[in-house]
Formats: sequence, structure tokens, C-alpha cells
Amino acid sequence: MAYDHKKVEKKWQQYWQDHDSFKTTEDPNKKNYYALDMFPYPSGQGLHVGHPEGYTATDITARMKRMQGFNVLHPMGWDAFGLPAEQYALDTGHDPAEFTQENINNFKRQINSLGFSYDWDREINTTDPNFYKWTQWTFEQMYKKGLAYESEELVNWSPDLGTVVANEEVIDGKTERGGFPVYRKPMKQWMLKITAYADRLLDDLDLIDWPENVKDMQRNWIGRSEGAQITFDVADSDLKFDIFTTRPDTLFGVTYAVMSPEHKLVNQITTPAQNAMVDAYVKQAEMKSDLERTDLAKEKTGVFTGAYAINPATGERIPIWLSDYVLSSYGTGAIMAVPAHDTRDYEFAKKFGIDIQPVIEGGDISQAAYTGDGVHINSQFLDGLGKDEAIARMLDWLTDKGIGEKKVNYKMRDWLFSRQRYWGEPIPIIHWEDGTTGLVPEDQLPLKLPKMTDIKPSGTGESPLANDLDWVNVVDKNGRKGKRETNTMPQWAGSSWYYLRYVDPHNDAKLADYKKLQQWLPVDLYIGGAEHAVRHLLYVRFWHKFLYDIGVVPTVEPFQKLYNQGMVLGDNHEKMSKSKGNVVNPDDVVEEYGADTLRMYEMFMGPLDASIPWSEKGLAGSRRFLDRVWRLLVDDDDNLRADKLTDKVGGPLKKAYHQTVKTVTEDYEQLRFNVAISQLMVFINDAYKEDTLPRDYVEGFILLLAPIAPHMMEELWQKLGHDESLTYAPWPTYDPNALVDDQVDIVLQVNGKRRGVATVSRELGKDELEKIALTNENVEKFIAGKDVKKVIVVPGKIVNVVAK
RNA sequence: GCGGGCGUGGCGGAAUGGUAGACGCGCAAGAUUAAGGAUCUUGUGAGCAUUAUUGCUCAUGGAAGUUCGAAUCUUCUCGCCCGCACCA
Repeated sequence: MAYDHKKVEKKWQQYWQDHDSFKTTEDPNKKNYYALDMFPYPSGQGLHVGHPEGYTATDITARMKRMQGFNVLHPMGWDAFGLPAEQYALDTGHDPAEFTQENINNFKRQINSLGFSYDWDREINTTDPNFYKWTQWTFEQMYKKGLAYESEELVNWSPDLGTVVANEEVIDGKTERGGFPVYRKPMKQWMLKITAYADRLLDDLDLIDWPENVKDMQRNWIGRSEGAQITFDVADSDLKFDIFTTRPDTLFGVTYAVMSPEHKLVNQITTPAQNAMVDAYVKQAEMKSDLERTDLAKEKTGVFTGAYAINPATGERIPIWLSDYVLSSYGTGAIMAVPAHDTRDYEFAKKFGIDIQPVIEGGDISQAAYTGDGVHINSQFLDGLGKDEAIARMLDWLTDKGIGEKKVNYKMRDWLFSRQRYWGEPIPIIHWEDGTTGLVPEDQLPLKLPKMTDIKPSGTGESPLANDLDWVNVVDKNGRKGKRETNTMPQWAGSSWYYLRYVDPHNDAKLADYKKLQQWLPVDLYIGGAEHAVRHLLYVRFWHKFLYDIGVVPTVEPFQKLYNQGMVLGDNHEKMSKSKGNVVNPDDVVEEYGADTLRMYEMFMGPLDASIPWSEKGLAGSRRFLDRVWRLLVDDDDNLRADKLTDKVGGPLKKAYHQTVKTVTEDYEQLRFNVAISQLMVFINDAYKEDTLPRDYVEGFILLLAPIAPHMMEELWQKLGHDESLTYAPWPTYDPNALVDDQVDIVLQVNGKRRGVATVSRELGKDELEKIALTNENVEKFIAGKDVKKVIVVPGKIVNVVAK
């Protein structure tokens, strides 16, 4: 009888549920291990075969750690607020809450069908008021510290979505969701002051074990740059403006200044003669979406304001231009232009015929800007100096004169935290009629999202919540009237701290108990997709550091080790998508091959972080291996092949077994599952050649394979006579002495090429090995007629004869 | 343009300075004739030589280098992927 995956998988899933097998233990005598998945957004599509790749990796780790005697926290939950559900609800007339619940039920069914060892008592859901109470609470703490503030900002407005989106949600000038154009528009919005943590977010990357590319992306996003802020006077007026530059040493080469079209001073400095042109340029810039602005970046545009500034170094008058190559959102929104030594300024100066004044030797300014290092010229007190020295000297000079100072700037901007949509956490703020703004008192949290029938975005920049007057209008105990904030939080809010709630999910009094957090944090292993490298993972680190500062969490970083699983591609090597018709549904795989096969195949495909095409043949191969394991131990009548088992240990499988325990344990630890599986296959291939199998080895093997294929291994474990689940069976150990043979193969080389092999005693010394090599028939052939210059002997491994 | 990564059989991939191609897929041969994606054993980078155990040559995108020895380290170069992109 062939292995019946449907029966066996159902049986053990039921067993685990009935026995609370995966309930988190909190034994003070054990060490703790926190294995975390990026919780999913429960979409209407259901689980994708990409989801189980990361989930299986953490599940294997969690299962191994349990067997190794750790308390293991391995939870799952739902990132259930967000645009897609709301969009779907709008399109179909569904209630997003109901629709989301259906999706969650489906996701949970699918996840359970794959045999993941989650502790469902700790399930969380970001849309549950008992959860978002603490999202709101954290927002209030930020507000009290001045880190959550309301501000008129130039924001990314998406008319198609009817909401603003954060900078991080704009990809190539379009919204991440839907790919809609984005316009810069001034709007009053809630912001979180993530920039206050810029340096710590940057520096603490050194403390964590994350992929280098993710760290680099974060460094890049934070974009710290050191330079100077310098004040320029506007000629013939009392006005001044600041610029930021990383090259204060080139101040003598400044021949003009540029302000962004949105700069505050534009109206005040523009001369009447230039007014019409400036006006037209500013309007035009306003109309363009970000995408159009960057698309047109090939050709610089700009307009002269008619005004002049004074170069503080030379005292000369320099024209002030306007151009959208200067961004209002970076630095001071104005620059000093050094066309001789900056490629952008060079292009602009060439186009508009502005003076180009070299101040560093090297390059040819008739051809291109010279941005390299060199000796300064035409720069009075900087003449003769190199770049670094000149920068230092100039900073001193600026500071002395009181017209400039050293300054650090960041590309990262504050986090736009409000959305004009319904399906999100309400921001717990009340705007009072006397013009003040206050928090919803903590004892009134959670501030629940009201049920509404019409949740269409107004399109005017107001949230649909504004229409629910019963909810919006409030009166305090003194009769003062107020209106609730109607913007909601972005989807990233709940995911910025959810991993903390798993630690203490039912706590009514606190976000989570500090002592419990001390026991579990930081998360030991966090696995998810690379698409969250900057956004989610930067927000989380910011929230965590804030919560650390106010004494809620005990660690400065949330996730000690992060790993990005790759993508599962379609069998045509392309990203799976409905339109390409290459989507594989995990339900179908579980039905046909079983969960163990799916888990095993996804781990065997290749390295966990690689993106690899799906192969039905490969999937079948994984099933074949599991069948092979089954048949090795179970006969056609579904009975254990007891006659094959022996209580003796040792024999021909001894070395292979110990090697397997060692390799598999180490490979699991390093998430090298594909290699671990190949070693398990080697052992089974060896075992097939033997008539008898030591029972110890068979049991050890079953435990090693159990994290990957838990259902079948539980069944085999039971057949071997165990009446309890193997969940807490002790992890196999190996004897290092069993790994070394008395006899080893020594490779014999001549000039680095393999010319023979000799099987000798492991302890054989250098001299004997050299002698064996030199007397080897084939080696002799290759050194005949040559001088032996040197013989390199690596005992136990190799002998290389160098002959010329 | 800048930053990061990758390039190994027909395919997915092993090997992180010491026998290149573990393991799997595919393919082939043999055994077997179980009804279902069969199973078991063996072989399988290319080429040459050999009755043969076997030996030799070439081979990790390309070129050069370091080294007794390089898929692995260095430089250049080509190609692909990811991220950022007028950030002053």
C-alpha cells in the first residue's frame, strides 16, 4: 500500500491541534528562541506558493529548536488593514471587515493544511480593536514626545487612490499600489519624526545580522551626507537664504544660485521684469507629476528670477535661478552652483550660458565638469590645498565669519502617516472648537473604527470617516465641542510593532509585559520578502527604538537575524501572475502530493534566497524521495519492516549516519536546506544498500527529516513504537570520532594536476606520503626527465610534486 | 550614472584555496511486470585513446594575474538581476 498523504496529514494535524503540541512553552530552565515570519496581508487570492517558502524555513527552525530543548515562540497573524481589501469592498459592495475575515479564515485553513507549527493561541490581527488599541497608544506616546505632528507638507497625492501616500510608497514616480501618477500637493497631514532617529537607524545597522544588501538599501535610503550650510545675502535687499553643500571648498567657484520652484523666497525676490516667466515656470512645475519631472530630467529647465545673491567668499554678484533640478524637499531647497565641478550645475550653466569658474586643478572645463580631487586655485586662502584640507579650512572660515557651519543632511524625510481612507486605524486625535488639538484619553482607547456603508474616498482629500457625523462630533465634559481626526493610519502602522504583541497577546493593561519581552527579544530569526527591505524594516526599527526610549521594550533593535527568501517563479522562469497563467496553487499541490512534499520541494529547489522556477518534475522527485523513505521502513501491508531493524549500533552505515547528523544540523542552522536535504538523500541511498538498519540510526534519521516532513515522520515515529509526538523528542547528536576513517585517500598531483590517488593510513607522516607520491607509477611518468623542485604535502589530503 | 549581487553540464544546483559537477530532474541500459507521477540497480560534462581495470586533453561567461595548486583571491572586460537615481 502506498503512502496515503491525505489520511496521514489529516491525522497528525488533528493530533497536534488536540494536544496543543505547539503551545509556546515558557520553562525558565530552557533558553528561548523566537522564529518569526513576516505576517501576510490576507488577500482574496489566498496563499501563493511563494508564502510557504519562508514559512517552511522558519517552521523547520522552530521544530528543530523545540527538539533541541528551547522554548520556541513561533506565531502567526494578519496584517489586515490596507488598500486592496478596501478597494475590493468598494468594487463589490462588501464590508471590508467581513471580507477580511473570510480571507483570514481561508488563509488559516491553507496554512494549517501545510502543517506549520504555529501557536494559534497567540494569533493577532491588526484590525482587531484589542490590537490597534496599542497602535493608537503608541501614536499617542509619540505625539506627547513631539514625534507625531501635524504639518502642511508637500505630499504625494494620488487622485486615483483618493489618498496621499508616503515617499516610500512611490516607485518610479507612481504609486506602488496600482501604479497611479503622484502629484506634489501641499496638504495638512500627520507626520512621524523618523528623521530624529536617522543616525541611530544608520549606526545600529552594525549591531544586527542582516543581509548586506538590505543594510545598504537602508543606508542609501537614510542618505546621510556631511557638508555645510551657508547663508547667502540677496543683493540690494535684507533677504537671506541658506544653501546646503557637501563641497564648501568650491565656494570661490560659485557663479550662480538655484532655488527650487517651491522656495519661499521666490515671490519676494523675483523682479517685475521676470515675473511673468517665473510665474509660468512655477505653475508648470506644480502641474507636473513626479514622474514627469524626472522623465524630463534629461534636459535641464529653469528661469532667471532677475535677482542676485552675493557670493560670501568673493563678494561678487551672482544670478539667482529657479529650476526643478533643485528639490524643495532636500536640504534647504536652494543650492550654490559650481558648474566647473558639478555635472548638474555644468549642464545647466552650459545651457543657459552662465559663467564657469574653475577652482580645482585637473580636468578640462571646456568638455565637462571636474568632480575629482585636486589642488585648489583661484580660491585665495584655499589655494594649493587638496579637497579634504580645503573643506576643513573653509568650514573654519565660515564659522568664524558666522555665515555658515558644518551640517549633516539626510535624504530620508519624516514619515507621512495619514491616509484619507476608511480601512485603517483611526488616528486618536480631537480637534477642538477653540483651535486646540488633543488626544483621545488613554482610557478611552481603542478608538474604534465605526461601521459605515459608504466608504468611498471623497477625492477632496477628506477621509470617508468625515461623513459619519455621529462619530466625528464629540463634546467633552465641559460642553466644549470638537471633531475627531478623520484621517486613518497607513497599512504600515500595525506591522511596525506586531511582533511585540505575540509575546503577550492578551494583555489588557499593557502593549506587552516588559519581563516577557526581556525573555523573548530580540527576535532570533525573521524571514520575509526582500520587498520590505526599506519600508517595513525601517519603520519597525524606528518604532522599536522609540518604544525602547520610553521604556516599553528592552532592546535597541527588534530583529537580530533577518533573511529574505527568494521568489518562486513560474515554470517559464517568469514571475507568477494570473495573466501569464503560470500560477501554482498550494491547495492543488497539497491535494495531489501532500504538504510534506510541498515543504520539501520548496526547500530543495535551491538556496533559500534565490529565485527559482517551479518544476512539476522536481516536485514529483521530492515526493519520490519521501516514498523511498517510507518504503524503506514500511511494507506493502502498511506494517513496519521490523525484521530489517537491529538493535546493534555501528556497521557500514555508522559513518554516513554521523556525517548526516552533523551536516544536517549545521545546514539547518545556516538555512542551507537544499544541501541538508541532499545529505538526507545520500543517507537513504546508502541505507537502501543494507539488509539491516540500526534502529538508532533510523530513529535519528526520522527526527532529522521531521522538521521538513513532519506528518510522515510522525507516522513513522509512531510505527516505531513511540506513543507520543516527536515534537519534543531530543535532537540527534553525532560522535566526531565516527567521522574519521583510519584509511584516507590522498590525491597525488604533479604541478597541480591530479595524477593518481593513494589509500593510506590517516596518520601517515609527510615523509612517507612524499615517498608514496614519488614512487607512484603515473606520477613517475610525469616527472620523468624533470627536476623535482619541491613537494608540498598536506597530510590526510594531498601531495603536490612540483617538477620543472 | 551610482551601489549591491550573480554567471558552474540539457535543467535546478553542490563545491569559499586542495579529486569541479554532491544531491535532484531529465536521459540511457539492465532487472522486474507491481495497473495509476511505477519500483530497484547501474551509467550519464565534452573530446581522444584503450580489450579493459583505466589513461590523457579540454572545461566553472571572456582575458590577464597571484599561488605548488583558483569555480573560489586580484585586475580588466562582457552579460544578467536587484536597489537608488538631478539628494547638491
